[in-house]
Amino acid sequence: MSKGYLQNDVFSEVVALFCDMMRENVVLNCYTLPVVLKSCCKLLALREGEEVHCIAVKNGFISNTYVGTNLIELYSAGGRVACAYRAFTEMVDRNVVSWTAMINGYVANGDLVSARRLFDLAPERDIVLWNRMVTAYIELGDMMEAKRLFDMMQCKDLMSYNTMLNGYAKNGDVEGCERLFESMQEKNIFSWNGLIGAYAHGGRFLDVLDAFRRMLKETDVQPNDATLVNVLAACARLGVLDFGKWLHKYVEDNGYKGNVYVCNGLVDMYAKCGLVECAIDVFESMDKKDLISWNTIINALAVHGHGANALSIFSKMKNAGEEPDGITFIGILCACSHMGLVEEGLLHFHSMTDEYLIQPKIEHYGCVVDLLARGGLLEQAVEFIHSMPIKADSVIWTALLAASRIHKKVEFAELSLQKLLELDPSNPANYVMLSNVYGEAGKWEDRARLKVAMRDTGSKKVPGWSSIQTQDGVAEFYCFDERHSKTEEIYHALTGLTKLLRLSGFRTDLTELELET
DNA sequence: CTAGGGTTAG
Repeated sequence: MSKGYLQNDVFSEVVALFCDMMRENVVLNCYTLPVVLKSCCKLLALREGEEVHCIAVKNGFISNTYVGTNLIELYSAGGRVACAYRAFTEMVDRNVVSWTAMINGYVANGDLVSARRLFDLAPERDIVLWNRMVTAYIELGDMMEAKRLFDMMQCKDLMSYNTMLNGYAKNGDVEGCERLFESMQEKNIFSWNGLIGAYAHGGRFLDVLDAFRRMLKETDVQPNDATLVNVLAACARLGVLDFGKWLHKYVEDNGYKGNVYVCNGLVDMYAKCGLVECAIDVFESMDKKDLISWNTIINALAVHGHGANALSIFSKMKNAGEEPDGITFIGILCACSHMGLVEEGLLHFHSMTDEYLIQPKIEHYGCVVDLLARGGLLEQAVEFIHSMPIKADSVIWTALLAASRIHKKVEFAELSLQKLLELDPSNPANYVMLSNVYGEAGKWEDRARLKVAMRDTGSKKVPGWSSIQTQDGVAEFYCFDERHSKTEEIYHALTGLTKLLRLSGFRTDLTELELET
């Protein structure tokens, strides 16, 4: 019965069952307590764990190796390393698993020195212990020491290699990862995921897709959910809709329809590629949804101008019993600010802090500034910035600047720019924005002078870019981009569309579309 | 029938 609960992650039931056993005076054997201790450990139920510890002493199970090892894990998980160590020293029979548990305890509590001391003292070091120690250095970012230990290992297995691959990936060494990957004789799905993860981590999304294609074409290794999630995210970032659609079919043909990770990836891929309707379809087809699913669809709707829909999904989320987190409110505030619902946005911001007790982060304050400023309440936005408990960063001033431009309030634009230049005087992006503001305000001479100054100092803004699938492949583009061979036609089409919008009553600004010569 | 190691989403 306990094992059934344990396997299904319902640890509280194991504890409840054990209470029943005690009440009914069932005689314990050596298999009983390890399961209960493990459940207490998973629940971080330290007090209950201590009671089980007492029961172990009273009933003569304290010398049992499994009991001792579980006690080490329990106390380590609860941050009580000293208690864990005491349990370790009091053990009669310590085997390599007990040593690993104690070393893990030190690692988990940030004491790598003690962990390493025990590692060097351990009477037996098997492959699991070696790998664990290597992982500890990787998690600390010490790839030199990780590599040193890895090279010392006599008994490396595939998992050791994969651990190192992921270490390189996590620490941003794509080349190191590639080199090790190519040197490996045997590769499984974790190896491929390590390589793909390194590319994803490094923003090399085309390489993600290439590696995935290579895996399918040249090996018998089958992708799993982790692979698909990374590949879908790469499609989302690149805007590669056709491959994304192919993946959707692959997912359906290979039994990943019920996989929350994969479906969340699909929803985001469709949203980022512009097909909100498909994103909604996938979302609604999911019978299991988690926090990420709700957040993904809310954000998708918000950024696609379906703010009202985003808000109604938010109520559905709460009705479904899902607790919103900080990311949820980013989507909600974004939806409100894009619909001009200043009052409602502020209400949500206050419910986030007062009702859900979520500590606002700088991005939430940024959303509120955006909400107020976009709504034309520039003065209030500045007041809000001054009332914030955190110092405003460049994102916040940029939001105020953008709104100042929309509402043609040059004095607020100048304030924002002044702050931006103070925060980051060497960032050429700030001068580009200053130049744009002057341009719009008709101060063409100032603008021209600034452009010359920027050219002379050689500062060049690194543009944020987007990309989209075209018939010829993936086209990458940024704001004011003039690199495409059909630039003239593209801007002509955009100008035409903008004029059409204007005819139907939209207030638009054509100056952004004027080609600079 | 019980303890230890690798990847994934907003």
